[in-house]
Amino acid sequence: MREKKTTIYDLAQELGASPSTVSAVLNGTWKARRIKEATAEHILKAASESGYSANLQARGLRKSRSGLIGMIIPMHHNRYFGTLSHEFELEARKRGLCPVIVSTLRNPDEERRTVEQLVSYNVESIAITGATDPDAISRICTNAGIRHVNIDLPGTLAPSVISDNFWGAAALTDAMVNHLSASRREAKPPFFFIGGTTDDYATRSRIEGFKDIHIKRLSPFSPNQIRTDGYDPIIAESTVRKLYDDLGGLPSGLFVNSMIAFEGVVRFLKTLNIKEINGSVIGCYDWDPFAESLHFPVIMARQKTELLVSAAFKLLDEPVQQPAAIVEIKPEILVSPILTATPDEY
Amino acid sequence: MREKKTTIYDLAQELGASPSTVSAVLNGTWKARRIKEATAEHILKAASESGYSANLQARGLRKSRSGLIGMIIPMHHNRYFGTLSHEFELEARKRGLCPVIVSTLRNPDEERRTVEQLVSYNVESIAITGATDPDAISRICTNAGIRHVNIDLPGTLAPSVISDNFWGAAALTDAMVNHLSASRREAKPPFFFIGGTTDDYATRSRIEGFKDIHIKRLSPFSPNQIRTDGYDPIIAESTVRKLYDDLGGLPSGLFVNSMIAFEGVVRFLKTLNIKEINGSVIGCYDWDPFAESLHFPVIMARQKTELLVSAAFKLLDEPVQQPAAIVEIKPEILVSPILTATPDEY
DNA sequence: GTGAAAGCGCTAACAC
DNA sequence: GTGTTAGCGCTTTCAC
Repeated sequence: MREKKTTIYDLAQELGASPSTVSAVLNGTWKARRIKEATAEHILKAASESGYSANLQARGLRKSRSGLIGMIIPMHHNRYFGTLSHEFELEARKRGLCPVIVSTLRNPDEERRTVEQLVSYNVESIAITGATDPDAISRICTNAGIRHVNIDLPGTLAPSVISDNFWGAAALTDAMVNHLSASRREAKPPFFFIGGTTDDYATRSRIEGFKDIHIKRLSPFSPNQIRTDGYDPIIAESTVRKLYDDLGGLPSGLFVNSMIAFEGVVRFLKTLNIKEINGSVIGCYDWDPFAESLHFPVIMARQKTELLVSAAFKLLDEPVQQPAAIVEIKPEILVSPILTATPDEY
Repeated sequence: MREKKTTIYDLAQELGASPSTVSAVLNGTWKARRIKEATAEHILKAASESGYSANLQARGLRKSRSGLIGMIIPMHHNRYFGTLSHEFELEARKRGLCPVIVSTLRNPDEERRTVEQLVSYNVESIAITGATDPDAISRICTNAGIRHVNIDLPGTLAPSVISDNFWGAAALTDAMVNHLSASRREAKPPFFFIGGTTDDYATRSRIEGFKDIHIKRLSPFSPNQIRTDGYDPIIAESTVRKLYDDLGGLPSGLFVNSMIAFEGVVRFLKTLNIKEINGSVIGCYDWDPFAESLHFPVIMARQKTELLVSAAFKLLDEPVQQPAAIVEIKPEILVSPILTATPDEY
């Protein structure tokens, strides 16, 4: 281990050049300074031999930029946010920025502390996903003059890109109705909506989309068809069991709001006969590769994370921020393989 | 948006104090400087009113520390690495460090560039998981005098904490044998190992563990029982199909190496009758909550990520780095719920 | 108890 | 074509 890292001064001294020359060569602005090719090569060589690496804190301090870009997510150990992180990272690297992705576990205090920390590091901008209070974060960022954008959960103080939950829920419900056999479709049986919470903006929009198609294609709708008891799999399991007991069987259509709740639903469905499950159509507003591997068909709405993220970057690039701007991205509707074998149903 | 962020100089001027006093108050070293309580309160108040936030780049430059800690992972969109990131973040925050978790997609160039970038930001230390060439990364870090540790994949130039793959595979195989009915166990039928690649250190150790128990409890072992065609689900699917065709049925035991390969295996198993699947015992060296929801039982080995990460931090804290140090963490063996219903088998 | 001043490593304006 | 120099915002010794 070397005692101290080499600086441009060390290099300058060693080569009898000036620090500014070394600096220009090492940060690539040297053609602009019309530095001799030979000098440049000379310096570059010495730098790589000494294992020189620029001190980005010093550079950042001087230029009042950091080369960092921040992202706040609720958690890392979740496929959806993992995919968002992935896309975010790709976009960030494309712009030569180093992504700093921090999770805050849906804790408002943690969110505030984290944003303040990112601000202190002078990040160039911040993407906020699934925060408990996006506007509180916006206030901190705005106060520090930092551009930021909400992803997935809209705020009123910064541009937002969100999933088109109404459209997605409607499309999912529509696909579910299509999958009913012609005779059952005639019977217009009620579908049920399970999981999530109406505190949640996304859930409310999804209920609206579900309702819309339900009324158009099935029956006029009663509030008891909505069972929003939260996202916990255990709760979802008991909710669907209770529903089954109440109805004396599965409903013809089950719209499950989120993969987490779906895990619980699957635990219950496993206890049933496959014939019985196949009498119903199961939809899930979320996507997981494993859900495609179940022994019964599932229709899923998958968020197009690549589009969410690229739209977010586009909003950040906007010359002047439009706090009210909202971009909606439609999810895609996927049908697990076993279903595509019966295309006449669609 | 404010034009420029307030600095300790602004505050000092505004309050008629000196920058050093303001600095001491704001970074908490003021009791040591015996600054008057009143002065401190005064400054603190002004700071919060002006929305002051320390410039951590400047502080870092001055103290030659950054408050950042780096982690290199292959990817974010994967449950295992997501969980690792999560644990890493918790540990980092506990120490007051800001985690910078960057994925390099198993690309050696990207890995090198990323580490160099982290070095340039003066991160306090680095955790490396699943790198293609841990020792190359070690060389960069050592040259820059930065502490670092390998997680999951050992290197020879830095301390490593790895999963005890031999033990885990042996324990998993053992649990699989236990699950055979007594009569089949007597028959000592051959088990098969699917997925992964022998280029991979982890896979090689797992094969050894599998072999060890196989020989002890079943039959002397032939190399054709190992089918390491990589991690791709599509390939795994065709490998298991071919195996099924060759054997005229499923083997009595199927050891699947990784959740990714398991996805493909499940796609094939879905095409079989449940009776047929239940004639075999399925194991997977990896864990996913959804795999517990399948309609047939699976025995899984789950990495104890919390232990991997805490062991890694312990190694970083060591007064002097022991390049050869290797800490092995045993995974835990989990049995999907349906299996726990037949405890007499264990 | 508090202030003055040097300097962390870099960039950029201005010399020459 | 290259060197000199003044900071970026902070911490820290040393003075008083």
